[in-house]
Amino acid sequence: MRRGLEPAMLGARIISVETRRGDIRFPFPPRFRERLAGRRVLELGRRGKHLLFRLDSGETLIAHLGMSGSFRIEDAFVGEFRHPRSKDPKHDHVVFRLDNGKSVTFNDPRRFGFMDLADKGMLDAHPRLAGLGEEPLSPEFDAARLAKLFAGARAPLKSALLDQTRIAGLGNIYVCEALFRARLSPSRPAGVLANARGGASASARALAPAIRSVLVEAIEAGGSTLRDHRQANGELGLFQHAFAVYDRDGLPCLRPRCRGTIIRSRHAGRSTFYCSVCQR
DNA sequence: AACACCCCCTGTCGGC
DNA sequence: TGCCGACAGGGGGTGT
Repeated sequence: MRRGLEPAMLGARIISVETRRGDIRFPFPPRFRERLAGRRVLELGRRGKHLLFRLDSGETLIAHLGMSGSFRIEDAFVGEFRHPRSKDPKHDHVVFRLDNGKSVTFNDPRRFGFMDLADKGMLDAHPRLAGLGEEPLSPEFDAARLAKLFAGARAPLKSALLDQTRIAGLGNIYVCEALFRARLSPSRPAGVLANARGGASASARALAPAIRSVLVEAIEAGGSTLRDHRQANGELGLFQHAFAVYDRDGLPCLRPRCRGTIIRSRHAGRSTFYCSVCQR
């Protein structure tokens, strides 16, 4: 989503912001629209699952998509000042109008998403970001880091990898897919990533590149469209075609020569998909 | 401290 | 056709 928004938003000035209700998941921060109007977007970043819009005021807009949130770019001012008709106006909660003639609309049916503003110089200390763990796509992320993060952890790998305070950015789909690629059972205690001396185990050496490859490929594919996810340009995500296990319960394992069947189980209330034959 | 569970909200789908 | 429960990409708060 960050990549998709960049062409429309980077360097653009926000002319105005319309909020169509007082809250999404949380109330908008004080003077939300006023603090955004007139500001130029200097940089689009990301921390875990949070989008970061750095503004020329020094403040940063933080946005989280939750389960069902999305941003949509449109040409707002073609011809006379007319806005394209939304297919889902009921869930269009925030509209940004930009000085380049485009508009960016935040749509979120379930309203698990949220937006907030971080004061100048206070981004890393912001409550929503301060507790986040490592970036799995950072150059430092490797098997040794995995081992250090999870040494001694008894939680199942599945739950531990979803914990944003250790690794930030992995969701239910990509955890399932990464564990499949690493041939690791989601139920194994996360401590298996460390050996007796706290170094990287064979499991960690398999999992680190698996996490990285799943994320890189999913981003490249524009995400995964289960039902209604769209990229910012309106196109569908395509990574669902690459799922090996997610939402494939009852179907044959796709690993060559594996005769297993994909099983669906549950960890901490979330569905888990895995092959009980080749994931150990 | 670490982990599990319920809940927030809306929409969709399958079963009856 | 309609109703009802289960479930969905996340994660905050609380209880054990």
